[in-house]
Amino acid sequence: MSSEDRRLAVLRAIVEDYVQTREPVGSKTLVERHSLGVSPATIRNDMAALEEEGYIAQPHTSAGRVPTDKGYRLFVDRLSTVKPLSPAEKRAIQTLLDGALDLDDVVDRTVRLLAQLTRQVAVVQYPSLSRSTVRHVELVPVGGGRLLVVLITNTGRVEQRMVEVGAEPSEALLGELRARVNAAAVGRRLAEATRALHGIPQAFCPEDRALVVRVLEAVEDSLDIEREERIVLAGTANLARSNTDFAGSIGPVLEALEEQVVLLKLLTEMAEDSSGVGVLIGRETAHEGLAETAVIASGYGSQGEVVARLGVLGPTRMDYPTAMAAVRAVARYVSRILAS
Amino acid sequence: MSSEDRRLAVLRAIVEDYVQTREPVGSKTLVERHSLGVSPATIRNDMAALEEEGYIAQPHTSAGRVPTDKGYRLFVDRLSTVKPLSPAEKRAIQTLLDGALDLDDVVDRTVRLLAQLTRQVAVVQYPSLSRSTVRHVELVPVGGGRLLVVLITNTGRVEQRMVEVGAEPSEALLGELRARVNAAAVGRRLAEATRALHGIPQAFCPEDRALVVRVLEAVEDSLDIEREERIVLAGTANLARSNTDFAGSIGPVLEALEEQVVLLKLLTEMAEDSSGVGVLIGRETAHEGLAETAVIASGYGSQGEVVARLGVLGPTRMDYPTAMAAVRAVARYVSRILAS
DNA sequence: ACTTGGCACTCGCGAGAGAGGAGTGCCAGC
DNA sequence: GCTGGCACTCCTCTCTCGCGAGTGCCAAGT
Repeated sequence: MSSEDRRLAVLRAIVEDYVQTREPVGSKTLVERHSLGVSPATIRNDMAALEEEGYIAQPHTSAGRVPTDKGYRLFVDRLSTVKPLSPAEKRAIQTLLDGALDLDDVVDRTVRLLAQLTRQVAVVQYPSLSRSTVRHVELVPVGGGRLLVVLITNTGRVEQRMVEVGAEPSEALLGELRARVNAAAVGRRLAEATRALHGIPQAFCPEDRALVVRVLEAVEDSLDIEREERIVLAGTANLARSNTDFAGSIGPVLEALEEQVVLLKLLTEMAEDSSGVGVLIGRETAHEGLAETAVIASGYGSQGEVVARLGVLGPTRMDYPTAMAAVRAVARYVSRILAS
Repeated sequence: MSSEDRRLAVLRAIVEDYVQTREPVGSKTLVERHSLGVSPATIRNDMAALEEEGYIAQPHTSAGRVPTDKGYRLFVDRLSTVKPLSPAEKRAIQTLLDGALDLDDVVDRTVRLLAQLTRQVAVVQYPSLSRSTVRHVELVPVGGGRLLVVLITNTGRVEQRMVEVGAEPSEALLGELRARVNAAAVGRRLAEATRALHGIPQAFCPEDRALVVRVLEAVEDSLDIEREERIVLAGTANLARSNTDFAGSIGPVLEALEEQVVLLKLLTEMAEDSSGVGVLIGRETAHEGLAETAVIASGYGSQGEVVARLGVLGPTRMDYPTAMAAVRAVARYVSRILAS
């Protein structure tokens, strides 16, 4: 083993020990717990080098070393070995998710499952509207001069909008409008569908046009991608358990979690490695409240296309191999269910 | 002022001081901050009596007194004076809620508003299906032998179910089924509607009956009250702020919040006083994780009928008058919006 | 050139002691 | 029934001090 290799082995050992014990790890305990075949003094030299390079740090002089964000990053990228799920966990995933009824149910069960498997905060993004295509648009008069516009996507999401149309439209008018909207939109991606709707008002006689325009506005509104990105959380109580993992309190983390925009941005912009799992560590999240947290996420979707992401969030000091394995497995399973 | 009256005044002063300072309050500071017109020694006698009756307690000998659950209860029931909202707060409620687009939006804005006003955890229950009536049922074929069943209630809630029907039903069949279902269900409460649907299959010829039954099952499924009770939370980060308010950690509280069943039960079973606001204090919640929290809730709904509840949850040491005022005001405002 | 044992040094942490002070209960007097 | 006085309790804060884990450096060994 070259000295370079050993240095990495030391880093790996430090990360693993620190994650397990939650205490800064020193050279002596390191050689005791891992059979590195060298003396503590040698390890100290390696540690000094690792610290020089910014992979580890000491909380204070004469304390053990703690991995830095950069250290975790190297660990995740090059040092961690995949920890396969236990058969029991695989079974849990299968039995839990197979019983799901509809999309809401799938998402709900998934997020709980992830929280339970990883003992961290779980995050599941609803299938993004931007990647979805229109399956059907329905117009339902509900009386009182109101019309309900229902949009159904191929991913099973259903959006609805109430629209005031003043007068009761005739069934014939409604039927034609329904037919035209569906002809224009079905099978298209949402952004394209919006464009495809533009020509429709001209096909109607002028006195109906105002109503048609109002309805189309509602349809376009539900096609608007940005507004309705949704994410679901579970396992926030796990944050309190790892209370000591955060320098301050968990308050800022909870705040960040409530701002779904922040989470969405993280999930959306995350780069994934070859196995489809992405990791953001500490300050990589570029969010103050999440400076001490890490996010692990993976895309999911039918037919190999990523329609949304799911993952977990926890202290930077988390068990990356296990969490990454769980996220990947769950993402694959959810994808399979959505495909059916 | 009779001695009995003064004792209550002392209790009120203790609660108010303790809520404000977060520290056990002693006889001396009490006479200094409130003009009770008697000496500390007299107050001490009253305190001893109050402690005897279980309204206050000392954390340890030679410390000040702290209200017990029973003390808070008496305070809420008989001693608290309503604190009207500030004009700024009233304006905030109005401007925020008036901009809401649909039911989801109303609920979302409401829960955020409540969390912000009270600086506690806010809880809003979606209009309960059990009190709602059916406004419309729509059947939408979406291809692939699937049918989407959409149920719209008078409270604006929309439930949807996908149902596999195998063959594509003809438009005529669908039209008749739609008409019959709506004729039977519209205007009825959900439980009644379920019963009203029972006779429908007999009206169809035998070869269609299987399909009709499947669709009706889906309709009844979305009419099933228990399954889809939903609540929404906001402001959980406020729990971390009042970290010191909880003996242990906030973990158990977060856990309880995630178990929506628990919250639903609390909201549903809560008794309300004459002004429509209900309070559960500490162990009254009958839930271990919430032993140190209080819940303040109020019903809301259109036309004076309670269709759901909303409220806040925080440490038992909370500002009850202000929180109760906020909950009541928001509940009224939401009711007004739903009525329109 | 790398490794190793030795050694002096640093510094956080926990235990223990002691002063301070807030608050109490009780009692005698008004 | 209220009040001032007084002795007592006991929490809290602070300070000190010793321990020990851990380090960095160095000189010697391989």
